[in-house]
Amino acid sequence: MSLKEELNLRKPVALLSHRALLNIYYTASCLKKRADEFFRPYKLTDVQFNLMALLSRQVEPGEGLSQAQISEMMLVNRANITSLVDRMEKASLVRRTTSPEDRRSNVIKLTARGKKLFAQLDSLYIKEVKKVMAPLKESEQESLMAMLGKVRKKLSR
Amino acid sequence: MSLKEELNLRKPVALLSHRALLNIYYTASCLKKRADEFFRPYKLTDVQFNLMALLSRQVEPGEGLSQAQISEMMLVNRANITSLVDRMEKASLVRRTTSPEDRRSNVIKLTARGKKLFAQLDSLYIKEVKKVMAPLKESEQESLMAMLGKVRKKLSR
DNA sequence: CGTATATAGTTTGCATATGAACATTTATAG
DNA sequence: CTATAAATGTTCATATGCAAACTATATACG
Repeated sequence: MSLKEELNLRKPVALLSHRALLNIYYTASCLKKRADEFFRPYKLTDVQFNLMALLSRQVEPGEGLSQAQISEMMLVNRANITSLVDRMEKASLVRRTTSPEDRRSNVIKLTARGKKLFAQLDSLYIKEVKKVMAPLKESEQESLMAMLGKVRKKLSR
Repeated sequence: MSLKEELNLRKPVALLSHRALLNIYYTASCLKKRADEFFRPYKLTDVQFNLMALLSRQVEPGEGLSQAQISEMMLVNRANITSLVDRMEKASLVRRTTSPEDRRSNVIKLTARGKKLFAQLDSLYIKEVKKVMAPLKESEQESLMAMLGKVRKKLSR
């Protein structure tokens, strides 16, 4: 099914590269909707889960990430991280720790509750990811990533 | 370049399908950033331009789209369209018109200023889209769309 | 016909995103 | 060492996004 039918457009999008761009954009939007739906029963958002995943997978036990590192790894503005961590701190999922080396920096770590919730959800999430991407063979997924990588490379210049 | 380097991750994302999903997600995010940057000098957002494009391309001259139709074509909640149209009405880009057949419905149309601005920007935008997608051959863009379509189809069930 | 249901748009409360301006702290140049 | 520059996190104003509750209107059904 093409975007034209999915979005109930009356006329097709004329330019091939425009259709391709919109495909990327709307597919990501669908993925985000599904992810938010998936996490809603746990009072989490996809963004909050992603932060928990970074704090769990990208760090040695007992360590943490600075807000600047988080903003880089999530590809969002530093200003977002302040309020994201605020909300997650309020929900007892993470906590701010002071850095011994740099007094400007906060070190964010998962709380016990955050670790426990992530451990519960991770395997369910991975199962869901596999299901969603199942229509593509491994070789297709590789080729998809290669193509998207080329586009991002172009965007970064 | 892989996401691992682009996001400065310390450890790779283990699962192939997870990497593929994140690739879609982050590529869309980069595309959105670029689009917003592109439209900023004109005091527009990408979302506002997309609405102008729909009102220009999806409609016969003099016609318009209802807010429900717009929300379908933009794949967003109805509630968004209220505030989006509010802002664009304030900027004299669109106006709300009453529908003769259905008194619940607003018919949204471009203003003269909206038409003029869109006409000025459209060719620049198309040029930019072509540039961004240029790293992919036409056949690659077709194959990309086919793969993303398969994922969306899976998501819609 | 009249009631039940569905649809269109709005409002509210919240989560996320940006850029700009700011204070604090660290790094670098001279 | 000191002056300048850069980095870190916060705050503000603004633009999206969502779900849920609401009003007004249309449609369907018995």
